Amino acid sequence: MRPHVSTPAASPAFVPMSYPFDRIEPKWQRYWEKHGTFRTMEDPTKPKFYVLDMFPYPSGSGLHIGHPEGYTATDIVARYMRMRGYCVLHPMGWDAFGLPTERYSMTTGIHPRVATAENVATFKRQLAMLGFSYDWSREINTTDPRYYRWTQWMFRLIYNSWYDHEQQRARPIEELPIPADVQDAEAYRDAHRLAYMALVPVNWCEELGTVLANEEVDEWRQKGYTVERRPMRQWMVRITAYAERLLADLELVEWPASTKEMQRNWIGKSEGAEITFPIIGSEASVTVFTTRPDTLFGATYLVLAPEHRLIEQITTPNCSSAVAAYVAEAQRKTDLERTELSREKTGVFTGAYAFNPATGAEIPVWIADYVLPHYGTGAIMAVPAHDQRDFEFATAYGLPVEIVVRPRDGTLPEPLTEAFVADGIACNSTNAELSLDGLPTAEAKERIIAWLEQRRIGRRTVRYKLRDWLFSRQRYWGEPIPIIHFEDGTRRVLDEDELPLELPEVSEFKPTGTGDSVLATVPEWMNVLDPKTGKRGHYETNTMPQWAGSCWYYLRFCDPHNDACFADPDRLRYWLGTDSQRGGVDLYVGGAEHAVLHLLYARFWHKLLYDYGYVPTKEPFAKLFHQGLILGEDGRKMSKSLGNVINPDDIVRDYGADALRLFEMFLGPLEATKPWSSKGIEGIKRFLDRVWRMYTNPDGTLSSAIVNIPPTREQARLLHQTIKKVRHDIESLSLNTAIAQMMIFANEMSRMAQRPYQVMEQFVLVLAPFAPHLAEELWQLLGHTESLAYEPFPDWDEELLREEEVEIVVQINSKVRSKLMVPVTASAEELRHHALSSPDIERHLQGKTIKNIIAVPGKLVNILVE
RNA sequence: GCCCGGAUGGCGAAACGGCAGACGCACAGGACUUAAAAUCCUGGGCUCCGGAAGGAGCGUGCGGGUUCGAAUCCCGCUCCGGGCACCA
Repeated sequence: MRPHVSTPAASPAFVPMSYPFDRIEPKWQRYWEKHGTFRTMEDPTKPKFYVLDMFPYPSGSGLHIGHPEGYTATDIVARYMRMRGYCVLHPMGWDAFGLPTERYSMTTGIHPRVATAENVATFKRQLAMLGFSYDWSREINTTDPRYYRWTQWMFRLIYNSWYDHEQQRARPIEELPIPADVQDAEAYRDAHRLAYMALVPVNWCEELGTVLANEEVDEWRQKGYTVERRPMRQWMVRITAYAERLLADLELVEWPASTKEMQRNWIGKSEGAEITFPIIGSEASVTVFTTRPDTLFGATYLVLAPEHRLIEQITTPNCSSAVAAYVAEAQRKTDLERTELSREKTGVFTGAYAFNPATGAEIPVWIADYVLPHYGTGAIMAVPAHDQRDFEFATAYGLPVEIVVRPRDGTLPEPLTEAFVADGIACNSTNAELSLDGLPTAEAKERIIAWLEQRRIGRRTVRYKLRDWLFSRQRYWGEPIPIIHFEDGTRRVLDEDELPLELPEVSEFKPTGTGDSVLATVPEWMNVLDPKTGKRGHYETNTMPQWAGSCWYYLRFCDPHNDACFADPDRLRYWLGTDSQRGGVDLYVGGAEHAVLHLLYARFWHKLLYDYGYVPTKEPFAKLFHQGLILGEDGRKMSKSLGNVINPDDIVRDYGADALRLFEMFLGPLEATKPWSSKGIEGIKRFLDRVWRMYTNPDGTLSSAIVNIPPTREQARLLHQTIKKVRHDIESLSLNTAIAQMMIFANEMSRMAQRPYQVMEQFVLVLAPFAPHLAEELWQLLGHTESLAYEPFPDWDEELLREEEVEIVVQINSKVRSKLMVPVTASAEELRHHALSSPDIERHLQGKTIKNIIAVPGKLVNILVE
């Protein structure tokens, strides 16, 4: 008779062998919620730590498997820092304005507010399911009028500011000095505001029915949309005023080198000079920008961009038809065609000549589309010997090439086959007043700039590639720009007490197709009787770009419910600190795709607020980390079409949240791109099951192997090694190796018949930031009645780590020949002695002459022989 | 073209200039089981010699260098990923 044979599923004795995550995880999530375990504490006597995720755009497809990667890393840090006694701010919110939702609404007719609410609910459920320790009482949503009221308030601040380049800061527009000769003071002010309207060539996307920021163009092109240049009257934000500070202050932050480099490249600082060339027989002169003023003697012609405003004035009659044709052709080309298709240099002669102020030579003025209208002055001096583009153009049109720089050593072939663009020694550069000959490039630049400035024909100049931020979008689902345009052509920004300017209700979300947003079709938006001025007008029909809301959300988290200001200064000072402590968000984790866009805009926005004293630090994010992409199991980027998408819901259902959290961290270095592995997560599950069995009897009670005995020396060492390694690894975000160390602990400890209570108790705390549900359950099993969230994180005792003996490698001619156990305290001299008296070594040394012995205590002995 | 990263077993990866491959996956052998699953134990970079214990050599993309000693530092390449790109 075998009375008790039954299927595993039916036998309770089998169930506890596997960790019952489906019971434990919801239990502790409910507990945390009910007890407000993760409500943020603000205790001025305690150190603080602000750890932030880039808040997500709540898309319709729910959480992607990549989201929990960064979120788990920050959650581990947040939980760890709480246990270290810090007050931790770890919030979450929604960057919910955006085009995908609006496009969804266009096709379904469902209001974007409704769609957003549904998406947020899904995201929130999924985040809760993963057990992240967010303080949900601080949840924010950029589409909430109580939030975007302050986004509008900040736009108002930008609008009401000008940039004082002398003081290097933004100041109120009322303080702008108006020169005496200015007729229209209001127009002058408008021209200096940090938010201004301008007719600019914008990136228009017909399919989207909106314009895009320069920074956004590539992304949409990659998705197959066409983006073309079109002049439109748009809102611009003068981010260029901050170019130098955005560049210089990168020194203040601890960010990945590559991200800093990308920002530097985007800002694109060039130092050089502006030089003015008089046009012969004309009042006009052409000013060029060059980074190589030292090559002025080699400037054999000028080139204007086809858009240059002097073209009509200087073109001679016999050239005018050819010039007109060329300019028209250039206008027809899109930016893309101009940059990619026209590798062959083309151009046209204007008939005009200019004086080279250094040589006195008459040099021809050309037009070519390889000169860009929006960089520098839209005109260049061409030095074909020392600029590859000029060289190609000169070769194509038979223009002269004059060598004025030679290599430091060696000579240049003549005629040149390519431009010599490197620094070198100036030559052929002498006139009656000046000689650069023999000077290295750097000195030659200084000398000629001094001469140009003295002669008042040029000056030292700094240029940036960064352009002003195109700030309006022809969309409904965005923050309204709080401006009223009046019938008389004037406008005003809304006052603080008129904010928020809320989006009107509409039922149709398609753009009008005329370059206006849907807002232009809303009667109450377009017919406004302004109570403050009594004038008639309409609200601005454009809305802000999606980036606006994310420029300051990390500030709102510090004080999310404040209706009197965007955040209380004292609370900002508490959570951001000050520059003297390297202030800002202490740890910011998010994808590298925001390296230029969001991170540049947010830094700009923050600096403007800093200029007014609204924020206490120069920089918003002290330390930044990019989590790497998780690829599909096939090593390719996850996508629906490839069918390699992993859904977090499925993983949590099958393995539990703790397993998903641990596995994503164990996959590899946080910053690395790495493929998903469905087998790999089984290994993590095995580890968690092993931990569970280490603490529990099959009936689910505390394991009878856990007993109140003092730990052995080895057990104590193992525990303390683990504590030390895990602490160091969390602090450096090397979470994969922290988990490896915990696995070593579990492998060793689970083998032991008796496990000291004290050791097992400490290990639960070490595990807690990684697998919080399991840890809480084990903590309770160990007899505790409260959450471990604020238990002090264990510290290690260096004394306990010390080994009595250590293995020393003995090498002969750098090859390992033997290993010895010696006391850790053994000196170099003692090591030599031990090594030489070892039988293995003696055998190897037979008949050889010792030349030298290198002994490194605690490591090795290397015997060098003949 | 320019600027950043990166390259280590069958796979994901470890490694203050000091025993390359921790930890995990996959695999192989064994224990338990009627069997399977689960669990536990054992094994392994490659090549060669040896019946075995063991021994010899070669190994971190390629070629040099520095060093007693290099995956690690330096120089020159190759390939892969990312960014920028007619920016004067």
